[in-house]
Amino acid sequence: MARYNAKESERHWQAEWDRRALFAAPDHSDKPKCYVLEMFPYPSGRIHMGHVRNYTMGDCIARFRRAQGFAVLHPMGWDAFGLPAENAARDGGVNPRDWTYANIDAMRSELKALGLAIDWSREFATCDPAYYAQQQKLFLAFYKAGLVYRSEADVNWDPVDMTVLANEQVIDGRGWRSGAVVERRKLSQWFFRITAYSEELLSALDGLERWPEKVRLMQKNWIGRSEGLRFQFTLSDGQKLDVFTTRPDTLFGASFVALSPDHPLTEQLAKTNPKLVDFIAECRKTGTAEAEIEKAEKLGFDTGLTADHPFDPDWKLPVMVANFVLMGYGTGAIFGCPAHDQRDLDFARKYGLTVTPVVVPDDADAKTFTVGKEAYTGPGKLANSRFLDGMTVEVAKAEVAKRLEAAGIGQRTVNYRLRDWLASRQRAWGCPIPMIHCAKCGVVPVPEADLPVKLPDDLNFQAHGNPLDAHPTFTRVKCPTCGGDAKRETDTLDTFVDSSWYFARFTDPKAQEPLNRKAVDYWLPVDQYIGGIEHAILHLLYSRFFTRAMHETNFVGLDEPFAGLFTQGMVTHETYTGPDGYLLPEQIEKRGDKAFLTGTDTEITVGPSEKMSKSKKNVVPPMRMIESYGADAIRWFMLSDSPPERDVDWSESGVEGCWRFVNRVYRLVDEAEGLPAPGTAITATDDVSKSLRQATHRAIAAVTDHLSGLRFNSAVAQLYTLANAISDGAKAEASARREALEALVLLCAPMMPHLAESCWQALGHSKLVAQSEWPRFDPTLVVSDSVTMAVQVNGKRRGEVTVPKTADNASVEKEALALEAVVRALEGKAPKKVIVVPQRIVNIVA
RNA sequence: GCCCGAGUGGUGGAACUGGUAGACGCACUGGACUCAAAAUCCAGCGCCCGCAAGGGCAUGUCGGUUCGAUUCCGACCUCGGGCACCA
Repeated sequence: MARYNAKESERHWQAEWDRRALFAAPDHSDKPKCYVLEMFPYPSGRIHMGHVRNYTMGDCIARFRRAQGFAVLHPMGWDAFGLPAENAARDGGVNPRDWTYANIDAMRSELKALGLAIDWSREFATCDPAYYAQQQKLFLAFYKAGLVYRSEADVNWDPVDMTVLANEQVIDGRGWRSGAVVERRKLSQWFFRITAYSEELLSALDGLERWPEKVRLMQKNWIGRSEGLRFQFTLSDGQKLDVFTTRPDTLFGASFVALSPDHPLTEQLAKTNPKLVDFIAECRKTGTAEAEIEKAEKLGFDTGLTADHPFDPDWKLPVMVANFVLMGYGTGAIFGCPAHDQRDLDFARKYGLTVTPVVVPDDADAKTFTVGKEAYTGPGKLANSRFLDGMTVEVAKAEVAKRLEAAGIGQRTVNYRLRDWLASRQRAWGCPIPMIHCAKCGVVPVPEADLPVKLPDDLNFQAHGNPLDAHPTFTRVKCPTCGGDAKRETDTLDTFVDSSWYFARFTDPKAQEPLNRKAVDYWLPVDQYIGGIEHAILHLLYSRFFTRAMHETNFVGLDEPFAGLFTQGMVTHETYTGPDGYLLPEQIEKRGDKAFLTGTDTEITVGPSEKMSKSKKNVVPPMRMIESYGADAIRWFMLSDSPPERDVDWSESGVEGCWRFVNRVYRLVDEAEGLPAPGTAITATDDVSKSLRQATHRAIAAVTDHLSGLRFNSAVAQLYTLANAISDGAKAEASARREALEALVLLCAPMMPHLAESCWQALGHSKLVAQSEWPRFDPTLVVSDSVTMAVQVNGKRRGEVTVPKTADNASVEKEALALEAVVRALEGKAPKKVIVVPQRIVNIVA
């Protein structure tokens, strides 16, 4: 019995594909194009199962579309800037560039072992000067177009390390290395004007039909369009204060006015109030993360000022400074209506402010309705609100807006939650921002002739702060305008910038300009983009913005970069805990239901499956699995069972099952006897042959449909069914068996390409599967002429009838009523009603 | 705190636009082959009652709409993702 030699076969076919350059994408082609892209990886040094899942899915689609006759672009690159390299440089004394490229080399060879149909000639890393040079040109083009500006923004500041921290480097309010309490500090930084596109980014979501609904919804909420009212309070010191509200209807429920700690008025008041200075400092101890600010205890400070109610100058509201009012949203000042906003309520309860319900649900009594610990945010009628009483929320909103507009102190406005993109980072391992600061001329762009601004190789990562600042020569530069001494910008760009246009660069990665318009016009948009759901908002929104900005600056001719998006689930594994904490799966062995430390009697606790992570040690190195079972079995596992958008649980027994199937397919082909030559006409006269042909064509139809819809797991199930049919059809005519085997091999090929090549060769073909067309099905063989319908009595299944597809309802009803089980269930009574849904079901109502 | 998902046998899951719940795989059990094992092949496999025929219960929980609900609606529970400097 022949056993499939995965290792040898995989090496052989990978070399064959390479030799023929089969996966090199053409620059232009008469064929329809299909751009398949998986989110490019961060070069951490080793691939993990999440990568395997992601790239297997993309590869499956790329191979499938190729077979269907598309010109396919399926490239790979590296998201190579970022914190880990900088950390490695600081901890291990290595050069971040050397560290990164060594990781890339290691990961590339691991990816290649998966047998991916990738055009490696287009590979690049975002840390290649050739890439970031073009990015600097884009940045300057955006700057000229007014899409880049400089402004102040808060950062997490570590006062001991004298450095800016990422949110993930702030743990419980302290710096991860120094342990110092982190402060919020203002720095002058670079922004992209993404808010210029708020409305467009929102409305265009409707057109993204091949995006998951949930991602569109997440982006919609992120952009956060709200219609509201901006109006003025007059303060007791005579100043005017602008506030924004989405609930003008609740104006008579107001019990305070609150300012952000960062509001200009707060700063002005602090000049004469040392206690307010302390309060602002207290607020600044919370990090910059929104979750942190929202979860922090509500804090307030009474300024002593009051504000006149806009409809009643005698009604004075206290003016507070509150830590939950964000300067970046609306006007940085609000009026608080505790009864109908949870944050305002928490705040009011803490500071003993009045809580007056002004919206009463329709099923409650206005006289007795009160608000306790939970604000009422639902619909209802206005109460305690003078001229608004009895109105609905919507009518009251309009009424208040109308009156305040008429009084000249209010204006209806549209507000967005979306903030401009803070894109500068105080880090050394990133794309330098091509700007120069001159004492005389201000901020001056680096002239195009002087690009790229390259990162120096000799950075000292032991110093405090940004190593670029400490570099002896990097910052020294002459002002391009006046020629005097000036200082080079040391901020680098957010790595999200690198990943906001890489998909476009792949269309011509060696172009001397950021983008080759001809190549971009041919290949974009990406037809199928695949990646993790964790990128649902930021990366995808930034890329959508960038594409619009590149359109405005004439680098591309479209607005939406990704026509189809798919977000895959995570890879999980059970966790093992021994006496000394977490253990690696390879350290344990299972005996019966229990798990033990390998080679010992120490029992191990088996925990639930969780996302594979280094900290929980529940990781399985893909390369070890590929060594044991071959890439095809691993690829097959990744696509079977779990639907791709859901998490998949890695299990050894599951992979073993896949490995058995690999061998089963090989054996079916290897042991098939008496097959006619390839291309022989198919005959099928007996029933066994006919039903095998039917199974074959149904499988072709189903697998084609499932792969088109990215339902890999369903495609896999159909292939198991076809393999079973081939086993059952061992006595079928040889030509029908050849047809079935060829279909099986071709349909398996996108998922198990190496096995498919070996089988295809064994079936006597000289062309490769990778050069073969996708099989077609005969529609007449897919349908059958009779149908089995379930028969229910009062919704409970009592039997079934098999009738010709063309049977009319009356004859189906007659046959159903004649069933013994139906007669018994009816107990002699006449049916009240009989529902016959043709070709589906019969329901008899007794 | 806010936003977004997901819950179906021992297990991963399938079920087209509301129409036979559990396809297909894994695990398990029994059998064949073998000196033995591996591999392979055959059979069984939601739960409860029953010798059986058959009946009842079942898609996180509780309600609702419907001739009929895993699918639609409402409330709740549990788990997961995102929250702007991780990528």
